[in-house]
Amino acid sequence: MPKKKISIKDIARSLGISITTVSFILNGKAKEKRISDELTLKVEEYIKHVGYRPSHLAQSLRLGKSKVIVFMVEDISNQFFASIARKIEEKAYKNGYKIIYCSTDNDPDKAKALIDTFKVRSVDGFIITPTPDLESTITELIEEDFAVLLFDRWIPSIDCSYVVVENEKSAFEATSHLIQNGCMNIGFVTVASDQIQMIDRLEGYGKAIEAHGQNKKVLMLPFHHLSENSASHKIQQFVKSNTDLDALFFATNYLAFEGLQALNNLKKQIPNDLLVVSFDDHYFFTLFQPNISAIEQPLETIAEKLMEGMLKMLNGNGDPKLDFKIILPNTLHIRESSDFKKI
Amino acid sequence: MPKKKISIKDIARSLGISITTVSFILNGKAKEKRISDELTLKVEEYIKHVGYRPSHLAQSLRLGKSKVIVFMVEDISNQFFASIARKIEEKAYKNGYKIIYCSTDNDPDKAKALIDTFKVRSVDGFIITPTPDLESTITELIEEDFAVLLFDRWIPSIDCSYVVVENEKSAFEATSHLIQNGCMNIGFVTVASDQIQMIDRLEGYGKAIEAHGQNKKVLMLPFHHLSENSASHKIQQFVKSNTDLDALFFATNYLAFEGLQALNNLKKQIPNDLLVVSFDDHYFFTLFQPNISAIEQPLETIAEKLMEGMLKMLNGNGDPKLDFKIILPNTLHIRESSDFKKI
DNA sequence: TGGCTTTGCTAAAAGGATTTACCAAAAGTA
DNA sequence: TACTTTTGGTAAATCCTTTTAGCAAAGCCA
Repeated sequence: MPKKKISIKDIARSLGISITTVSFILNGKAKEKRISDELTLKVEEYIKHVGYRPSHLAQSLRLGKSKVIVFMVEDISNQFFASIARKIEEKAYKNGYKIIYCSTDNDPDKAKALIDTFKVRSVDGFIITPTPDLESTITELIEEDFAVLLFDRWIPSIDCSYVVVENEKSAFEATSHLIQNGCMNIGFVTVASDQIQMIDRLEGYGKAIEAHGQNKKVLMLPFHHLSENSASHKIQQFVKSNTDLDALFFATNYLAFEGLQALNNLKKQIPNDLLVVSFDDHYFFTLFQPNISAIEQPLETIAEKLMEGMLKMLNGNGDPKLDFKIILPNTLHIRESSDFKKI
Repeated sequence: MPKKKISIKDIARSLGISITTVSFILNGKAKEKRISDELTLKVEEYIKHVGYRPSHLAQSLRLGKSKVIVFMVEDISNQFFASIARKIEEKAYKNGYKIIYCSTDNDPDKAKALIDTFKVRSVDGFIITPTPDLESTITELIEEDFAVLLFDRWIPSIDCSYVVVENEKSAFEATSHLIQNGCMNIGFVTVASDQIQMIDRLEGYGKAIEAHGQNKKVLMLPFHHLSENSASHKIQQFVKSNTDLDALFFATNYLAFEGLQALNNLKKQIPNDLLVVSFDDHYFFTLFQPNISAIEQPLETIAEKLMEGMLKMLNGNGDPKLDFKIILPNTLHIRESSDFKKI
């Protein structure tokens, strides 16, 4: 038989006092509202004794705040997002917030539908990796006074807070690094996507190539539902048909994994035949032989900044439209795959 | 300026009818409650026109159901849990449920504290990978009529529904497979933990070893905060001090990663020097050279069964204490690391 | 016409909290 | 003593829905 839940009303009745008094005491307003110390103590003891806990549902309804943050990413099972999820979780809980997650698959319709459902749930804030075509939905969200924070990518056309990394700069650096190590024909493997972070990475690569008077060689894999085999297969084609390639720069780690598979099938040696660098570091890159050079995003800092910004918006200290725009630097880890000295 | 949220009361007033009527229509009870088709239509159109959406908060408060499921795992950034998270998400959303996640780090105190906070939030159900020492907390949860479903591991001492895999059987099979491939000295690398799934895996290994009259060689790494280097280091020690080892069976994939690192440091060749098998398959096992044999847990089915069980409990068709105990078979993928023929 | 059923709709309670406005009694002041 | 202030508290509205119980009018039957 389930223990009947005890409410503030039960407490008031048991103690022969009013609900108001109990509420004041619960919310630490006893002094301010001139409840005697004696009664305060008595109520506090009784509350502890019966193990009363206020209903968050009722509080949320009354206060219009649910203490829930939505974490909407492209795919929660992606290591990058899962890691961020893990890190923001702690900070959220510490501040009394819970996190609901959801994955968009980068599908605008799905994203819109999800945002729509959450509005109804009166969540307080949204941490979002935006899909394409989400400008108006996000603008609405902000207009309706939800706290919104974009990350991983942002939307240039709207004024919304975000936490992102220096995609272009890091791609430029990594490409330059390859050039300095003697590469003359660097291929860039990316996905066809209008996500800003992908565009920036391509841009960084392009600028470095141009700065050294080299030629761009870009493989754009179709974004949607690129089955693993086909990606790997297409990378093989790319390498075979560009016989002068001496390096590959992968725009994401999952592309790199496909690429490593492809190079392995082609019996290409890294770094002897081709140097390799990838955006977005991964545990596996240090396990793989040879170790793969990669650009590491500062996960911990991203998570920190996300929660810092979110909490600032939620506590709404004055600023309703807080301008929280953070661009974080990455770290290029040069490993065996792009540096003969490391072998 | 945020659009003022429109409530059922606003609708009633605008249309000059009662709240009750609107509510009936909203809940599809117009016919049953004898609201005229004419009025029903009028209200439905008005609702669509103003884009009214009922407040879930108020509904939850009234109905005592929040349509929220807690997904409490050891670590949401762990690939296994993240994958399950991704898969149950879809099924949950399809049924109108949202998922709040949290990580316990296998710390009983943290787990208890988390469960405690969620009770207050009046969530409907819990999907839990239990930490040690959680019997009484979970028993309480069930007594208080929450839907509870354990997974990955379960607690023998209490009667609670679960979804797990055949740990012992699969470990037995994998060990037997190594023996059939000529191994005479198989080392088992695991963590010191009283988690039932780890015990079962050890048990399966042990029985297979005994069945063939061989000797057990078990390396138990300390569970808590095993820093990566120390794990890898200890595995190196283990291999060095057991010169006759001809195979290693890792109880989890993260242990295998450490082990691969260790074997690499020792310049051991797989499978020439040592055969390798791991519990819990991983994408990298097929990327790694040589491919690593592994036992794959049926993620999709686990997720399916979890939501099937959860929904059954939540819809509470008669059975409040649904006996939902599922044990799923795994698949052993024999790859290059444990089979010379595959090389 | 009187009594019964059906039709069409509504008032109000409940769910659990917060908060404003107010009220009595005691204490202070002149 | 008469008035003001302080002390210690409470009643009731509010947040938004669902749902029970019930009411008036119309329709039906004899």
